[in-house]
Amino acid sequence: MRRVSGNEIEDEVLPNDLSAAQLTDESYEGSAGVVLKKGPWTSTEDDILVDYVNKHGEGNWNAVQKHTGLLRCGKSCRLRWANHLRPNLKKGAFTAEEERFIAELHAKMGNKWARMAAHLPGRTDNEIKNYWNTRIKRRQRAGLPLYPPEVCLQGFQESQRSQNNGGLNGGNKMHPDLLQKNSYETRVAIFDSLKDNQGILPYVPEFSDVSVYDNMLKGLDSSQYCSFRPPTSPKHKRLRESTIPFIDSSDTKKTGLYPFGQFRDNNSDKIAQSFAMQAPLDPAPSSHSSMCYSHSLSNGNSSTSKPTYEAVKLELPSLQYPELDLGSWGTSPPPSLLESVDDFFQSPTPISTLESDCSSPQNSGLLDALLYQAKTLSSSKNHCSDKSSNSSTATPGDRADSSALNVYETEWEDYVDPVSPFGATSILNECPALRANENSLDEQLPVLTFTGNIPKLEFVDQVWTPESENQTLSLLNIAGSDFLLASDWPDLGSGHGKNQAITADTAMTLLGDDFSTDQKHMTAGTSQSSQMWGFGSCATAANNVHGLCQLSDLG
DNA sequence: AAGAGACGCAACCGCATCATT
DNA sequence: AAATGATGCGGTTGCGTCTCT
Repeated sequence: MRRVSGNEIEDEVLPNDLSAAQLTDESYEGSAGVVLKKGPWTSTEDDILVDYVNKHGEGNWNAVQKHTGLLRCGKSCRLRWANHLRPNLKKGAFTAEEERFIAELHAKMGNKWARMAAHLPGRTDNEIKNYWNTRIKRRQRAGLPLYPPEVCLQGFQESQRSQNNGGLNGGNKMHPDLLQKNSYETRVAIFDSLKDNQGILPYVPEFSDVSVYDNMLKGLDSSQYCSFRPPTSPKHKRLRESTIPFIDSSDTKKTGLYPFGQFRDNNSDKIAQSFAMQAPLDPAPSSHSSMCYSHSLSNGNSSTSKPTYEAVKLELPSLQYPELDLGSWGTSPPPSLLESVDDFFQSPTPISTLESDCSSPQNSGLLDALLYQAKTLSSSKNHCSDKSSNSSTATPGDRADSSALNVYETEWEDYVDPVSPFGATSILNECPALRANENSLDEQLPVLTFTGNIPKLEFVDQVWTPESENQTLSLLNIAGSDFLLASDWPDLGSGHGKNQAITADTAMTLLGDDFSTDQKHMTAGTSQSSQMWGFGSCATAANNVHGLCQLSDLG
């Protein structure tokens, strides 16, 4: 006899034993006349569901009610299992790494929560969605930027390159293959420019991964490029595989860029200064007019500057994070000039590896491979500077793994998401073959591997030069207050040069509670913002100024 | 201390897609 | 090919908790 007392299901009974008198407002009648329960799950229900899944496996959720008498519909069971009961779920607050990664993913994918979750081990789409939505609300209220500046910079770079390539993105009329290839090659070209011209960073591994290139750019103080129109989706019914309006490069050409534009915050209706390259005539306040666009992905190479103390406390090691050899990380200090590279990879703390259910074997160990390559090849600085421009022709020995190229190329293809607020195209929708491959592509994508280490900022001084500073300042042309306002993302100033005058405390104040609360553990006087977002690679920031300058020339 | 508002989260809903018959 | 069911996904809502005044 099943008795429902409040939310508790006392005993195992058949569903029909539940009389109408026992029903609460959260009950309803199922398809077979079975009264199904709604509302919060009880521990007893959880046990029943877990037991069922252990016996029968996942799937066939509608059979759960039949076999167990659980008064829940199949959808509810599936949801409960996926979001709360399945193993390897990572509970607790998002780490800074995860937050940054989510921002990057969202810049690429838009509201593709499930796909984003596939790259965040142990996280659910619902969790990510909730996090993002709440953050959107918060930041909208505050009139603050939605994406980290470096994400915006990447979008800027992308748009610049696209323009230089004859506006291939324009009008969404280009064949997707061309577009994707162009986008990918853009990243390669950008990164080549960095390698060829900076002269500071001695070696950059020939990762074919555009994300790695992006990471190399992360240190850039790119606030000035950011448009901070929060890319909230229109409130109409969801448009699966639909096209969300965005201003692509051609649009930008038409309307011009306003590097220091303004936008009217949707919620507060206040006008906030921003370093926007947003079209001045945005027809739809909710449309994705921002030019912020990133297709980078940390893919395990996330910069690792957030102290792990808090994360460790909040999130105990879970099954999806098998321990790695701690000693393999940072046991011997890398060459200083390589730190900017290593900073993306190394971590003295356990690095989580890919979760079994959302990764493919070929991705396992990629991070290690990349790191190995970075360190190995760093000794031969000039070894392969002439080969990076054509990664597709490299031999297996030239890179960590030739498969990595494929992996990341497909990753990039995957990230040209048709519904991304910054997606380069919507025409993928018109290419069924690509759409059909979407799933397989996803399977090949790397997932975020969480690293965490003590922020390494000491190398800033090692690489910072007056030249690079001047370049930065001339490029940024930052107007103080605007910069501050627009730079709420915590890599603010990247902690170097004159921008460093924007102290962590200042940033904290400007960032508001969401960051201040998160960063309370951080030591004052350090580049909290860099730590927060793992943008500890200030050396890279300095180094890449050269590349950015060249990029500007290209643009 | 109490109330209001904000926040965070779990869960539901509707629709789309896929698989099967 | 059409119908049907199962599953997946994104949007939305409701409610408990927290924070601020």
